[in-house]
Amino acid sequence: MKTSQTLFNQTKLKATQARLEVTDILLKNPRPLSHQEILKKLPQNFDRVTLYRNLNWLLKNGLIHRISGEDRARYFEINHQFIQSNEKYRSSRKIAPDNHLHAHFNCQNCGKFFCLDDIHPKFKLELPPKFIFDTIELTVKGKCSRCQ
Amino acid sequence: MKTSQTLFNQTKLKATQARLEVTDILLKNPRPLSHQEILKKLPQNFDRVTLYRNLNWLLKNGLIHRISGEDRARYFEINHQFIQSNEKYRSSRKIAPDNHLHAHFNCQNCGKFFCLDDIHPKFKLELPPKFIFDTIELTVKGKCSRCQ
DNA sequence: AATTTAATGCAACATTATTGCAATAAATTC
DNA sequence: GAATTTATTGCAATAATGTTGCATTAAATT
Ligand SMILES: [Mn+2]
Ligand SMILES: [Mn+2]
Ligand SMILES: [Zn+2]
Ligand SMILES: [Zn+2]
Repeated sequence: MKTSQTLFNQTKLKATQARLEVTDILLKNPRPLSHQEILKKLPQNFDRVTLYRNLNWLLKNGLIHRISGEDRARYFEINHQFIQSNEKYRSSRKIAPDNHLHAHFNCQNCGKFFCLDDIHPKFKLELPPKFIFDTIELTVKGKCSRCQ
Repeated sequence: MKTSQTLFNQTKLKATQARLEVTDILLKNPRPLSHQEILKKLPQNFDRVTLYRNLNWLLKNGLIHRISGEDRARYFEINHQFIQSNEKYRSSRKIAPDNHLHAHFNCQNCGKFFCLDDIHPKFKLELPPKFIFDTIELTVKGKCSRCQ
């Protein structure tokens, strides 16, 4: 398991204690986590606004993804392009965007997200004129195994 | 254009003034609308909590869909199965669920949703053991034509 | 007509997230 | 290395969206 320090070293992005702590948590977790879930895993005194700001910074710099849950909370997941970053990325300041085209499952009861890594839908993407594409989000909704 | 009264008459669901007004707005609009957008289109004195409650009632009874936007608001769209309801549905109390498998575009700037009626992705849906499927949401994100 | 059930209106509350600003910490310049 | 500039943090206040409690009104049932 790579540490977040190792990964930051492969980029020109500046690491701070808070960024490393937050990124480490996302690296260790196989599913997207909410702000609340992340905060619980951080040291007791970690400020919640600092966490919001760090998540926004990580998002802006492409190290993580953000998805919106049915429960109005946002869930954060490591950008797997970042984990696999190599020479190609070390030379640039920004992390390359993860096309992120695997699906997620969102439990309508507990709100948790789960990665459905094997689901990669295929379709022709034609947008209306002058619409600009950024990303795709495919979410399957229902109840997770613990919530029936 | 069918009126909401006509559509309610085709079911056993009880119509009230508020339900008819809200449903009429959603029928007239080709894209999902937020609570705020709907409220603006209703008479000045329409209570915002009553709107929340009516949207929840319409959702529970399957007349509308709800999708979560990047902006943390929820957007509501008529269930097209309801519009096309016929004998098959008149006999049941509940509206048949819309599989709702067309995609939506969500503008990252203004938050608006647009229907991408022609996008119907195909993929094999295999969930982890004991997970219960309900619906699918496919959202393309980016900027709409007005927001560049 | 009396009773029960459902819907409404308003205030209070809940949750998630952002903003303002002073205090610290880190980086840069001299 | 001291001084200056820039970036980050911590805490309080504020914003946006949505739900709950409860008394009132309306509608349906007996
Ligand atoms: Mn994932
Ligand atoms: Mn639609
Ligand atoms: Zn669950
Ligand atoms: Zn837009």
